[in-house]
Amino acid sequence: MKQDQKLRITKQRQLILEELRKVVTHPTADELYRMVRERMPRVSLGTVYRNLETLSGRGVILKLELAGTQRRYDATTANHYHIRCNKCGCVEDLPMKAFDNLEGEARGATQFTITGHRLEFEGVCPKCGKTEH
Amino acid sequence: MKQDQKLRITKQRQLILEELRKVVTHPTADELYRMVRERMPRVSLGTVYRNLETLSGRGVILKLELAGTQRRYDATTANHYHIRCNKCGCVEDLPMKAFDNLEGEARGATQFTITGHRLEFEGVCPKCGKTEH
DNA sequence: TTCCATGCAAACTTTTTGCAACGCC
DNA sequence: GGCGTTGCAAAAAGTTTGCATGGAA
Repeated sequence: MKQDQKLRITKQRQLILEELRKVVTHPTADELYRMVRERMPRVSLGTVYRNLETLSGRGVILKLELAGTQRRYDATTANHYHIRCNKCGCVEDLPMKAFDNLEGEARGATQFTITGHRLEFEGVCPKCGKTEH
Repeated sequence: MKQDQKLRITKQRQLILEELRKVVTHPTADELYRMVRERMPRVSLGTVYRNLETLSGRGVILKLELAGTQRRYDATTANHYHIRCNKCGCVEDLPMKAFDNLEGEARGATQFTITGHRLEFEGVCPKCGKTEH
């Protein structure tokens, strides 16, 4: 793979990483593209996608595969859980420690070799809860 | 919405449901389309999508929002967990009971109103494990 | 100077939708 | 017969990719 290729520090790559680290909202590629474009108007969406792919491949950032179609990205790579608002679709970190025991319990129920788990909560965020009729 | 409209039992709808219930593999819309097409060659992919949407909206089937891009469907609507092979992408049910305590623990860590959780395991299926070099 | 990265646009994949014809109730 | 449903095709939405040029190291 290109896993062992050396990464070049381009202006685009720096900005993408910088903008992602600025926010806690786990933006989509398109949201990030718009953020970066404010500082570098000629950046292309393809570049954003390519960098997000490269950076998550190296473990610099996290590619979130959550419910809902669009992929989101996270500058925090430590294992943690997320909660998604099913009104507005926003995603937040959940400041709680991971359950390591879940996989052990699953191991007895399958022939798969288990390598990880993904836990995602859903609910209504405070903002949407207020607006509720 | 159309939640309270009455459903008609069309030949297409019957076949889609029948084929989905035949398998335990949680097929994608396209896979299901191919299955149904063997018995009704002129069925359209749009019809499959529309029916899967309608049926999952009524709770007759389950729309799975798992990691990886493509959506999958499940004839079993009871709350249960899944495991996905990250080699071949196949998805299986996990015969274990749901953890009801997870949401309680998350409640203390967020301002969201929590309405549910989605837990998904990942690993390598027996078939892919064997083929491993 | 090398070769990874970029911009641009086209291609792709998955899902949705508009519309006239169809057929279940 | 009314109106939900279908087939067909086009459109959307999200992501990937080919290619010539550009720019880190």
